[in-house]
Parts: sequence; C-alpha cells; structure tokens
Amino acid sequence: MDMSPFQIPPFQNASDVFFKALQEHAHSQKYKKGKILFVHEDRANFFYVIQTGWVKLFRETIDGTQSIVDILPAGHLFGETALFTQNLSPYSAEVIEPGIIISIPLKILKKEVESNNKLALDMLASMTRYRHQQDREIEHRTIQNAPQRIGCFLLRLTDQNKSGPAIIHLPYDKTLVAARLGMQPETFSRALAKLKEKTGIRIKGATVELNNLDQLSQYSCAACSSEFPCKDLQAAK
Amino acid sequence: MDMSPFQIPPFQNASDVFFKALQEHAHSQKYKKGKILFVHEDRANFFYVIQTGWVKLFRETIDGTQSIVDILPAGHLFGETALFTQNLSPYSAEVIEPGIIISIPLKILKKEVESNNKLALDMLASMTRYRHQQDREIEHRTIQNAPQRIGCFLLRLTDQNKSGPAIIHLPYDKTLVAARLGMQPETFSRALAKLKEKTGIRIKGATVELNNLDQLSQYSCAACSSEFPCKDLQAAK
DNA sequence: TCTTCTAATTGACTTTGGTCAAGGAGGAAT
DNA sequence: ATTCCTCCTTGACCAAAGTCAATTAGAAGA
Repeated sequence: MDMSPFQIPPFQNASDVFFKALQEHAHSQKYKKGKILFVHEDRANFFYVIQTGWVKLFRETIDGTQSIVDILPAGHLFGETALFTQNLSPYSAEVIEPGIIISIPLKILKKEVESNNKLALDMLASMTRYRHQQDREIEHRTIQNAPQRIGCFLLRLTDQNKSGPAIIHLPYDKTLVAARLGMQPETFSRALAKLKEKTGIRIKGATVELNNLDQLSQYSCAACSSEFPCKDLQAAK
Repeated sequence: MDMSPFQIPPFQNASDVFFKALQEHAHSQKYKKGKILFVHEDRANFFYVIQTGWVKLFRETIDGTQSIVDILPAGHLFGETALFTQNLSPYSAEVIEPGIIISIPLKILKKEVESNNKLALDMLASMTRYRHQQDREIEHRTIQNAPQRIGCFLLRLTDQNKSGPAIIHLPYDKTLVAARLGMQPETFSRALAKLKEKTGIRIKGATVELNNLDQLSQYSCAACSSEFPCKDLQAAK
C-alpha cells in the first residue's frame, strides 16, 4: 500500500511499528459521490484519511435540517476524535466528490498515541490549528455578511502571496459551498452576484476569475479580525 | 499556594515535578472587572487558570467590532494553545467578573507535556471536548433562532437531570450573554421576552425561574442535532 | 438620600437573509 | 438530437435580526 498519504500532519513522527500496522490493517477504497461512511453517534472503530476527493462532515436534527461541521479535501483525516469520546462518532460523514479514502482501525492509532508522545504532540498541534479555524468560522458567521463570506472562502482557495490575475475553481457544488458557509443556495446565488458587482470578479459556472486579490481582500477582510494574507494558511504548509 | 485548582482536567495526571514547578512559578492574583490580561497576537509567555470569576476571550476587527471566542467560568484554563502557535496569543482575554486568576509560564507546561504522555493525552481529550463544543456552537448559530439560543444557554446553566422547578441566575451581564450568543443586546432583550411568552418562564432581572425544564427543552432542543439532556455536560463532570 | 452612570428595554424603521415557486442551463444517458 | 435530471438562478414575498434613538431601571458613589 502507498504510504505517501501518511507524510501528512500529524503522522510525520509516527513509529515504524505504526506504519507496519497500517500496512496490515489500513484499507483503501474508492467511493462514489453520496456514499455515507458513518453516521452520527454510530460506534466508531475507524478513522479515515482522504487520499483524493472531498468529504462532508455533518449532523442533522430530527426534522432533517443539516448542519455542516466541515468539508475536507485530500490530505485530511477525520473521525480520529472518537478516540476520546468513548468511540462515538461526533458527526456523520459523506463523500461529496468521488475519491479514495483510507480507513484505519482506531485501535492502531490509540496504541501509537499512547506510546509515542511525539505523535501526541503533533496531534495537539493539529487540533490547535483546527480549533483556531473554528474560532474564525464562528467569528465570520457573526461579523461577515453573505457576500463577504463568499469572498473570504474564495481567497482561501488560492495562493494569497501571488499578485496579479488569478483563476479560482469552486471545489464542489455551489449548493454545498452555500451550506458550508451557512447560507441557503438562493442566498449564495444572489450574494455571489453582489460580490461580483462590488469587486469586479468574473464568474463562469464554477470558475471565478479576478485581476488581483486586492479588491476582494479589501471587501471581505474588512470584517475579519485577522490581516490579509491569512497567516494560518502559511502555517499549514 | 493552593493546588486545588489543578485537580481539574487536564492536570490530574501531571507529575510531581510539574506541581513543584507550579509552586515556584505560578502566580495567583485578584483582578477587577475590565482587566485585560493579554491582547490578540501578543507574545504569549503564560497560560492561565481561572480560580474564581469569569473571563472573556475575544478578538476585534480594525473598526472595533468584537467577536467573542468564549466566555469561561472558574475551573477553566486558557491561553495554553499558544504552545503550538509560536507563542502568539490567538485572542485577547478580559476579566468580566472579578476573581482570582493564576498565571503559569508556558515553559513549565511545555516541558511537562513533552515528557508526560499521560498529560498530552488528557490535553487531547480536553481539546476534543472543546472542539465538539464549537461544532455545536456553529450548528446552533445556523439552525437555532435567537429565542432558542437563549433557551439552550439557560438549559446548559442548570442541572438537566433534576426534574421540577428550577432557578437559573445569569452568570454575567445580559449584554455579554447577548454577545456570547452572537446577537445584539436589543435582540437579546426582545428574544428573551419571546422565550418567556413561548415557554412560560419567569424573568426577574438576572434571575430566571421555571416550573420544569420540559417546555424550555422542547422549544430549544427542537433545533439541535443532539438530544436533551446534553450528553457533553455529563461527560465534563 | 440624591446623583450619576451604565445596563436594559422599547419603539420605529431598515437591512439581510430565508422561503416558496417558477424557470433555465448544462451534463449524462438514451 | 432528445430526454431527463440535477443544479442553479431569479422573482416576489416574508420573517428575523440589526440599527438608531429615546427612555427607564438599577447599581454604585458621593
């Protein structure tokens, strides 16, 4: 099995024993769009690493209203927090862009994290990053309006240090981007039009073109406590 | 120095060396309402434990708009994530209800967490709890309306397993509760009135009386993906 | 007790986003 | 090409929350 996906945080410092266990017990599989990997409050025996594709983490109320916990690209892992919650899944997970996902028994991770303090520290660092990301998310929901949130979302999809024109592709359906940003599809559609009018971006389907990031960042980052460019994106690399 | 505040998560498993270092370097002090402990993006050399009182963690934009990261009661620690962010404070901290706060050099914690795997695991568990709390926060901001959010807030202040009448005291100013819940003071005021009308609670200043939790939980928890009573509150104890 | 200041409420109005319903655009399969 | 289906957009309307301004209630101090 290809081990390259494990060159990602937080597994740089995992032991050979861990990687050997992976070779034996990790299971890599291709999934179609729409595949539900597990549901909220299921017993969790695995955690997952996304090799390609996108995964949506979400929960829903009795009446079916969904709330998106996160939408993750390749290179991310999820479900690992079940280690610390009596093996109960804190959310449901669905594949939204087809891809290959590796499932790994939590037991392996548990053993490793209990014996390898380096890994534990790396996980702490990665949890900290996630925590701050959520802090920012909550902040943006309260102080940014819909067009600003979209602008911020776009800016975070591109290399913020490049100057000059840029082309940004939406990584998944607009409906989902809307949900990810906590708004209705109709609102998203109208807000995108407003963003276009305010910042001069050009939109064609799932593609957004802009002459430079300045107009966009000025418009969106005015309602953010951090400066542009976003420091956390640098740190992630 | 009284060590009782350190019988809290995540320090149950810290070493004697750690506690000895605390005795030497931890500093306990009484602060007035309004005292700023540190500012967003300051260099962080300490983390803090609240012995009594309440602390607000927040950030603000250039134009002064504040967003509340969290409001913490006695028994909680904060500022510890700076360990993993090049010692930069991820938020500002202000005392909002006077009390005693212990400041501890991050170095001590760093040393301990790097050498004591048990502590690292406990911190991971506590980070996980926090992460899920934030997940819930984001969820509530999107699917609960203002009166429901207040109801949920109240329910989380009281023992959810007791039946019969209950009295709940707001732990800090209404203006702050409003900010904590991501709404304007005016909205809070009106939403509280609506909650009263819908659930029959009785409000007198900062005191809320109710005959039982049923009406309130039915009203608020309808727009939540978790069941009443809230499991995470149990787990925290 | 009286004054002063801040917190909280209330009213009138505006803005934003949500809801419901109807089309339209684009891709995949036939 | 044609059909079908899903995603997206648009319009008309509504509901929720924000804003601005005026008042009131309550707590702290003189």
